[in-house]
Amino acid sequence: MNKIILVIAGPTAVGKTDLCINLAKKFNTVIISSDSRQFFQEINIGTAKPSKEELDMVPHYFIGNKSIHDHYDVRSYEIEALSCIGDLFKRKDLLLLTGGSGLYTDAVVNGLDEMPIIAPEIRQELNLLFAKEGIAPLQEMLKKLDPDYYENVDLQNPQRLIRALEVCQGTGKAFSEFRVRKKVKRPFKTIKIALNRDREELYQRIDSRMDKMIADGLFIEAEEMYPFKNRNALNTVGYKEIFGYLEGEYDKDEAIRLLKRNSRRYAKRQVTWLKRDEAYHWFHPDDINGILSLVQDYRA
RNA sequence: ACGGGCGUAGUUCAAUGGCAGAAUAGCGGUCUCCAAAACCGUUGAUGGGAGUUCGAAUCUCUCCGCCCGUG
Repeated sequence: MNKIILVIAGPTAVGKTDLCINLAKKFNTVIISSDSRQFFQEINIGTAKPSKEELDMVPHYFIGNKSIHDHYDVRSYEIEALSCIGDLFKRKDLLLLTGGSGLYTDAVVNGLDEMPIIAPEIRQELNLLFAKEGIAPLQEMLKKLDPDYYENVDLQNPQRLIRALEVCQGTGKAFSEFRVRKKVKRPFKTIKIALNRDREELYQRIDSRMDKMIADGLFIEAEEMYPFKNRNALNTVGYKEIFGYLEGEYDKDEAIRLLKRNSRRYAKRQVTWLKRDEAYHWFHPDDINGILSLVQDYRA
């Protein structure tokens, strides 16, 4: 029998959690998270993790399985997720994969090109160089080390330049040589569902969910996390805005405004990410019957 | 109702009678190991009408709307 991963993607606050719990019950299966912030056990309120009740209703994987002090990246996640999925397919035919992080979802479903592990010191040095001298030296280095990628990359984006450069420096080869976008084989079929709502309705949900997070103690949680604000896990909508407030850059009302605005912008980027993959079937989160019949058709 | 003040982008505010700008919000996009990250691009306004003037956001009249004071 064919093994199936049912991907449920969509912007933040669209209603993925509720829908997935209902779907998991219908299919008598489990939920694998591909959310790059819900991994971390220390941050709960601002990441909109499923509640304890929800977690008790259906088994979840990759929720709170890491610490903000761990080093973690897409590749590590891809490996762990595939191994977990392999185990689960021994007793299930269909699994749910859901989360807001498009790159993480794609890593599981489509795979990443294999790249060597790079010593973290190289990135540290490049970051330092960027901080001291700006982006120009990075651009020049890349032009020399990987002219191919230099032509294609967004030259204004330090993160992309640094990633390419660390691979070049760490391996002595051009980043492009590894970045071949090879099609990977997965031992499962994938059905891709993207959820969306009217923009106005989505934004209202984002705003009111943010109000609820604040009522639930988001500011307190963020204050507890403040000592670790430099951890990558805390470079996150919901926390960094509060750090600015704690440092006296602006008042609480402004922090709340920024929390909501940045969540809206995040949602926008998520939708943009999903739109470019034509394999997605778009549904309203309330249309569970539409999704069920799509899956049924697919299996038949 | 009378007197005064004010009407410029979704919002806050600019603009000697001489190319209507900014901030912010909004919108669109990029994406293969920091991705809730990082980055790129962009729409939009003088309340309505008439007049003066080569030329009006700016001056005049009128209508509409809002604010303040008096009743």
